Amino acid sequence: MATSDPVYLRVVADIRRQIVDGSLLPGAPVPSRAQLTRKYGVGETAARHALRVLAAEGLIVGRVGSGHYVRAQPVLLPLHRWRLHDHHVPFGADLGPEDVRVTCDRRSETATATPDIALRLRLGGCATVARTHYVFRGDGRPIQLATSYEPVGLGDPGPGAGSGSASGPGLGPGLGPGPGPGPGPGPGPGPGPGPDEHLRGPAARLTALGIKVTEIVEQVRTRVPQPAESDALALPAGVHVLHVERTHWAGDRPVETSDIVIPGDRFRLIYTHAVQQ
Amino acid sequence: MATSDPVYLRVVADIRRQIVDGSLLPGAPVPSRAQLTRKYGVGETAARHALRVLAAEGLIVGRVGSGHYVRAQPVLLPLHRWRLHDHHVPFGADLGPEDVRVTCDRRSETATATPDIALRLRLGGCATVARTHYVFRGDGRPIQLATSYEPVGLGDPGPGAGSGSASGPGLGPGLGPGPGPGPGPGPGPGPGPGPDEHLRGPAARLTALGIKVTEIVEQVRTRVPQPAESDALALPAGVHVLHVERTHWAGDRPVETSDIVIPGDRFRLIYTHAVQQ
DNA sequence: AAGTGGTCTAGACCACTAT
DNA sequence: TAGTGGTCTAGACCACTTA
Repeated sequence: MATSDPVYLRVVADIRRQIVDGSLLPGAPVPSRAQLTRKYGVGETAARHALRVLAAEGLIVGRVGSGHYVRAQPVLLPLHRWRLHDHHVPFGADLGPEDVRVTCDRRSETATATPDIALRLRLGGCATVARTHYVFRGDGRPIQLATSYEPVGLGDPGPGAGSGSASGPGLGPGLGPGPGPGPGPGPGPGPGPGPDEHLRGPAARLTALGIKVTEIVEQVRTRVPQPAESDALALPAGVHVLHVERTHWAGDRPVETSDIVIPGDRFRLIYTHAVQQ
Repeated sequence: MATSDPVYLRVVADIRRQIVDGSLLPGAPVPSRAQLTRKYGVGETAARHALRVLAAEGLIVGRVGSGHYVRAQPVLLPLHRWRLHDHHVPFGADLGPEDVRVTCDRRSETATATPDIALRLRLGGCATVARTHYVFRGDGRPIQLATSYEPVGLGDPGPGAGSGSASGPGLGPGLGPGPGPGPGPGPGPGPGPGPDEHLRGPAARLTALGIKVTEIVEQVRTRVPQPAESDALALPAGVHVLHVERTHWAGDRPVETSDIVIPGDRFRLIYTHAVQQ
């Protein structure tokens, strides 16, 4: 007991228990503010606060005018960051062959590297970089944001603006909601995916420029979305994002780095590692 | 304008702007409830709510009796999930050579596989598995929780309980709060790591049992901590966890799977991928 | 002693949903 | 039309920090 147990926590704990032990099934209605005040003998504030906390935890959702309901645990679609082979990756039937159509808008420009980006690309203080913003959409819904940085002089980052099915930096090699909802479908467009599937996105382009990408490093963190991100991805309140900071290396030289932002309530990242013995 | 802009959002937006554009530096005090009501001409509830939202976003922290302060962005320590070589991984000086001492408590038992675990291990309905709970601590503070599952019959999961410096399932190959709390530097605590650093944790033990681990798959998601996790990891309110679901494969057979829970406000995961051309 | 955050009460308005 | 969630007001108590 921290301070003899706030009242609203009693309510929260009780409802949470009912949800996790199955007394309240997904979709079931949760007592309203008025009902909570009566049932637990608390004030409106405590009842309100309890519902707010449960909603922030993602256990319930409020529909204004209707009530709060136990939230069906959303299926987290797999986002394969890089894949070696297809076998295993044992999700159940959560993935239908729903042919998700992934499209990508992008916008390129040159800019002065921020200290952060300069460090990641091992550039000097005021270096200029090519910056490209990507917005990926699946079935129209925004799926992922990405901002890619390259030192200038490596190659042409592409047209100033483009739209359509394209393999950007973000979805990465094995993208798509499925190991292959149509893997076939895979990422998009691009040339049909071959066995060398790793060479997608920037790696493919860099290779075409004569740059040999030898290693890809991804750093994954969770954080609160910035307002712009929350807006662009149409995130419900309380949802975190997965932020992937990815760098392509050619030997010991970073040749591209990007920040990839993914809704945490809809996706999980999958990394596969072959153990050489 | 969704519904003509709630009042508290005006306050939130204004303070957030000051924080992100540097008008309010980390550590600076944020106006109190009373000050907000005067400054913005809003009621106590709106002021209170605004502070609560900003705190939930991780932008400010409240110290009871003192006030709210702009939160210093915490340094996210790198957690190398598997590493190929050491070069690059360009964080700046964020990692001092602070010799973090990682310890691990564990508790083993046998249990009936849940449907989820049975699916992940490709077992039949009522199979029994060896379940081991791990709690990792660095400098005494809890760092990571892990629960490992193995089909029975693969080998002895170890003594019923143990404590001390040990390589569990969780910290994984490239363990530790740091690549070595000294990044460049190397590997980490534990016994001198060899070039075959991937073989740590369960992989090493499974290998010793004659099982050849060929692949490791990790699924990363972000979610709200369960109360038990929040307690065990001493998480502040509002922080998410990174949940890693890891499976070791021997050929096309899963031989171990674990759920690894990591505080999202203190760590970032690092994955490295060698591109073979 | 004054100020603060965390909690709490009692009540209210609005837009929306359900019936 | 009644009920609901989201928002909001005006106060209040307590434990705590600060001075």
